[in-house]
Amino acid sequence: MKFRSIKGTKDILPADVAAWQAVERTVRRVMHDFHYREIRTPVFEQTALFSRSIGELTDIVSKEMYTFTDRSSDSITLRPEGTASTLRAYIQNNLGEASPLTKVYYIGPMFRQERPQAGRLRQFHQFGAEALGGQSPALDVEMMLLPLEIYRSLGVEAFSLKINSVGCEKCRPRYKELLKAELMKVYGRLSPESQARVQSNPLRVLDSKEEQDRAATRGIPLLQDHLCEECKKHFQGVTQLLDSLQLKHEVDPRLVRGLDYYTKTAFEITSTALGSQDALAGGGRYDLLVEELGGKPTFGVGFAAGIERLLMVLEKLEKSFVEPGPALYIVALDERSRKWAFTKASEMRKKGIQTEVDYLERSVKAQMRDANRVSAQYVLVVGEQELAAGTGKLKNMQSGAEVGVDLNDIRIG
RNA sequence: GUGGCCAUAGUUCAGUUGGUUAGAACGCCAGGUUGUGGCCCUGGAGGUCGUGGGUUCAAAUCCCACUGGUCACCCCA
Repeated sequence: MKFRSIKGTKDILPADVAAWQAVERTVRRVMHDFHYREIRTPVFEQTALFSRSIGELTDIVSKEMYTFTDRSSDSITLRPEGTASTLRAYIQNNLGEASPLTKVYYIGPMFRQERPQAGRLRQFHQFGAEALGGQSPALDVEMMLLPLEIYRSLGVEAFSLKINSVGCEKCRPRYKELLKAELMKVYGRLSPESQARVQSNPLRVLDSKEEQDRAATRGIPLLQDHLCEECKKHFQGVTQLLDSLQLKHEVDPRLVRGLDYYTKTAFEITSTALGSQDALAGGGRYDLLVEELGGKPTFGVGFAAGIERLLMVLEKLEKSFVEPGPALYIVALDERSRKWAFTKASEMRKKGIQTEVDYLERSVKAQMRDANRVSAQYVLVVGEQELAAGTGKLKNMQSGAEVGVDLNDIRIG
């Protein structure tokens, strides 16, 4: 009998953890600098929360959710993204009443039942942020700044930022009708997938990657030219801020994104260092979503970014993260010294000094080899002589130099 | 959901037209130094050749099925 991890899930092994922790540390630091506070929500929710917010017709809801029935026959879903849960928590706990603007971030696992491939797992990890209660374009821009600053801190510069406006409840429905009519004119030239979307989600047809669709929809009127005054002004506010920050960005009038709840700003950050799955982060504004989920009308913007994909970029850029070895490794020669080493190690650890000893009753040579393998900074060898004298020699493993130490007062560095 | 490729030691891989005890490197263990690591030298452990079936005197090698992995499509983080 042999157990394997579930398809599309991966173990994050000790050797990988340094990189993960570096990413997590950076996320927390940057979020903190921008004054976002962490929120931790359950990894599963009522299925309806996701289908309502993300949209019944999206790929995520229609074919990618991990949904099951629990023992009380409620339909439960493992969260496929972080925004829905965050907004549910915001509404449920009346966070909007406590302050007019709520800025939160999250970091954790998400689940989508798709066929795994490079950069796509069934359990993957995202960090993201949401700002609830504000309609300033500054918040939209902040959502782009957050991931970009995190990437910059980690030494990643190779990405591109695409932005668009998908309109609001005033201008989008009008444009949608226009678009449907236009798409019907070229219906026969569209791919089958796009044909199916003409009525249900016409905007997505424009965002199709099929060459056939690109060709068929060339010259079709774009939403950019049909935005209402408010949306146009908002979008200008966003681009002006991006310009004044000297942030390189590209306006992509066809960009839609896979979630239905966006209004006005939508954006995507892709990496030029990745292969087929090159989206590093995405986000946008969702001014109707809180109300849709049963809260008071509340403006909102957010983004989400994939950790595995960021790690892939870091690996491609050959950024390495190593955790330093123990500060002290105590090598013991005999039974009595081993006991002494164990209690001394425990004492050193209490002082906050990372200390390792041998547990396998190995020879001195083997213990030294082990100390070297784990990159111990200092080694203390103790035997009868040292215990009798109360002094020993502390060896610097890098230089090989040894200095005398009082066994009752071991100081490192 | 559809398609391509792959599956041999802990890891990365080699393995001839099917032929007898399946190899290398790295890693691991031990010795060379009866109390000192790395480099070097010597030795050792470690493999149901993914699983099941078939062809054959003979299968890691050929055929079929299954399982798993991987990459791509769609879409997305």
